[in-house]
Amino acid sequence: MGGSEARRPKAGRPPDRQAGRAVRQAALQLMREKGYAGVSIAAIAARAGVARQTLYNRWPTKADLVLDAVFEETGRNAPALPGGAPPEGQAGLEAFLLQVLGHLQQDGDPLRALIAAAQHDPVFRDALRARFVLPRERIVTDLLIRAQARGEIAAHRDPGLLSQLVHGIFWYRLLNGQELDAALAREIAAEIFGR
Amino acid sequence: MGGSEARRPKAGRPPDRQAGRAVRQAALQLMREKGYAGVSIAAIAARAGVARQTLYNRWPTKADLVLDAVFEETGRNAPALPGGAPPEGQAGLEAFLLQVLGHLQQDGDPLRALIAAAQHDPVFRDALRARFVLPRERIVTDLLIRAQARGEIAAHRDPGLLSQLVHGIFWYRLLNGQELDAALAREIAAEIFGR
Amino acid sequence: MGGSEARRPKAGRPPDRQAGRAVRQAALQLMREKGYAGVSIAAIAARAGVARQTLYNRWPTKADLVLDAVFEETGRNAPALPGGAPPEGQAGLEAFLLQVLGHLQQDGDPLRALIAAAQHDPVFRDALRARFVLPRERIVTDLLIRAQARGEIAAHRDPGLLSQLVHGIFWYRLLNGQELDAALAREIAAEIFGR
Amino acid sequence: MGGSEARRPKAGRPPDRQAGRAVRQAALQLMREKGYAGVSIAAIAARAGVARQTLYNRWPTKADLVLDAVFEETGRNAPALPGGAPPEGQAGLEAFLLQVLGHLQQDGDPLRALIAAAQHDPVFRDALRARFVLPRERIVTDLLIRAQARGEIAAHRDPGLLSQLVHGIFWYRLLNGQELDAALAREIAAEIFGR
DNA sequence: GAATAATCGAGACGGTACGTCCTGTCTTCAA
DNA sequence: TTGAAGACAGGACGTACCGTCTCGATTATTC
Repeated sequence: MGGSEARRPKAGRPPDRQAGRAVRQAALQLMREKGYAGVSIAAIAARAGVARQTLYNRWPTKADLVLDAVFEETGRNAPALPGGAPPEGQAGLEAFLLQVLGHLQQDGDPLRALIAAAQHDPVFRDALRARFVLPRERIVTDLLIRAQARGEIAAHRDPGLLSQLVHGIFWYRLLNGQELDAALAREIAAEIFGR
Repeated sequence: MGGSEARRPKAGRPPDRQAGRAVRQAALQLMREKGYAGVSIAAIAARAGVARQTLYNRWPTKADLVLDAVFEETGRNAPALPGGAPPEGQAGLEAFLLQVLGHLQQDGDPLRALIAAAQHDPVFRDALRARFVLPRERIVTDLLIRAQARGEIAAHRDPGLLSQLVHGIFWYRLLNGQELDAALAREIAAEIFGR
Repeated sequence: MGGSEARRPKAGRPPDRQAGRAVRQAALQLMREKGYAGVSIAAIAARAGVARQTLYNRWPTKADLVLDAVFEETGRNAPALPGGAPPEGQAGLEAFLLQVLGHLQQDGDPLRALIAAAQHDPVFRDALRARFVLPRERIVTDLLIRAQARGEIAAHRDPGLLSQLVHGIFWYRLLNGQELDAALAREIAAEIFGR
Repeated sequence: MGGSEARRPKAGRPPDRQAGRAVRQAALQLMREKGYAGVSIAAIAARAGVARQTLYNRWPTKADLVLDAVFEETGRNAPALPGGAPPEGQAGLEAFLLQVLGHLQQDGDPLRALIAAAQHDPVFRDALRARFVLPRERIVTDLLIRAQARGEIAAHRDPGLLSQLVHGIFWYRLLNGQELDAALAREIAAEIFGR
């Protein structure tokens, strides 16, 4: 299977490049206006001036579409650490947390809305987890694994668990309306690296 | 003014006390079986053996109804540890986490719905925090303070931060649809104490 | 059976005499404003300042209530022609039709409801016919018989048939929602006499 | 303007031809079983094995649907006079009335029910008028106009008024439970053509 | 005067139906 | 082959009534 037809320049009408962007823009706008639950696929299609079926052709569910819109159009999928040699160890963790902090300063409320929406919609929850949560969790896990390799963290501790502890307290405070500041980032990093 | 309304404490047929309970019970049951999104108002009414309109008479939205059901019917807002001398230290933390686990096994979905609802309503968020979140956070904090007094936890560590780390990972995994099991409880307790 | 208890002035609170009138008035008003279908029992009760149950206590159906309202409150079952020497012949017919017209202007909707109700209930249909339809039919028949005696109408024509033709076109237009105006009355009278 | 709209004779999936028939059949059956008021849109959809929304897609109201069912499925929209040269003048009117008579022999009761229902529902009344009443009224009007052209009816008489007089007396007697027989038809025709 | 009994205002309740909205699928024509 | 347009099955939603029932308050007769 697979390679037999090789090229096949593809017969028929090619997908409309502009339609994709229009749909994402419309989805984003409507999200900001009415929130996740208040937006319907029909409304997005209408706003984008596109047939409803076109959305079904490209995205399996509303969740995927909205996530795509949020993360493609806002253009900030995985916050890249600034150039140069990225810091490692405790300083690296602290730097990462400060960066997340900055992101939440701007998009904390939308993120809370997304998490809330995910609780009413298992499909959306899984999509959010795969495209947003896990990548960030992995960044911290990997950082801790490298630190463990350098002996900065005891061998018996589980980097995956530590990463979830770190992200967990961020979610906990975010969803409880508590402040997330630089001092907190410093304290967390210190606690994890356990001095 | 002030006394102008609030008159006429009894006019007309009083609300059926039993109907209210039946509805809340049905809501809880269905939540446990199918989750928040999988439950319709019609299904709750049918299960409770009650007219659909009765639900609209009493609760403005499905969210309010579920909320009410969880808070009134579970009646287990602050889970009391079993009698005798409650365990302390690492074993005490593990016991508490196991108890929370048991609760979430049944009412995880309703709780997720509550957290989601709180994100749309600051007043409710504060109420949820005061009636549900803080009491549980305090239990762990106090336990850690006593452990610290016995020297089981280093003096420089912050019991409040540790408590939020513990609850945070529970929320994080709950909201992400990950499992919460006894092994996790043990690992968390070990991580907090085990150094 | 029947006469054994005889008088028995009836214990308990007597029915509120004023309530009955208020309800009938309200029913008539609302009928005139919104038509039969546009009126609900709840609306009548509200307009009359009366509990909904009171209506159910007294009238078995909305139709009965409206019927009662129309017959008791309009108090114009057999419209008496004004004093003096009532006009005869073509002018007399025209005068009668104009009078009926005035009545229908206000109570056309209730009357239509009565006719409709009669189609489902032969007993009521006969009653309506005896108390409402036949008296009016007779007025025109008698008028035409007198005109015939004076030679204003050919001897071979049937006054009964003519009367039904006259009333028939009124019903026809009423039940079809067409206007009934003075011009029509004049044309009908002219058609019947004018030959 | 003029040709600006009306384009695009075929866009999108065409309406399911069979669904339409099934719905009309179901509506007709249910009407005969329970009468107009006893039939719900949901019941019709269920009987037809069709989604409820499909009914709303095609007919704005229950009235339109029922009328459509009655007049499309019974297949007797405008009773065609038998072949050959249809009779004209007085004989033609009498023939038409006899034909209507035959129809009422079969469907008199349903027609009374329809007229009754129309009185509770202005939308239905207008629909009934446009699709049932007016075509029949027109037949007689046209017949009289032709008779007038031949000098069988005086020039000053109004064919439209005469037509309504004829139909009116039929309605009047039908709704009053009086007999409609051949003798009546003959008398009416004679009266109109005024010998 | 106290007991009894019917009515009334008020409102909750079990039901039925309505019309709207949305989702996901399917079917046609046009590009 | 894709897109625009639109029909369809299937459900949930919130509203509006209807007719019944259940309170407390009122107002008469009867003891």
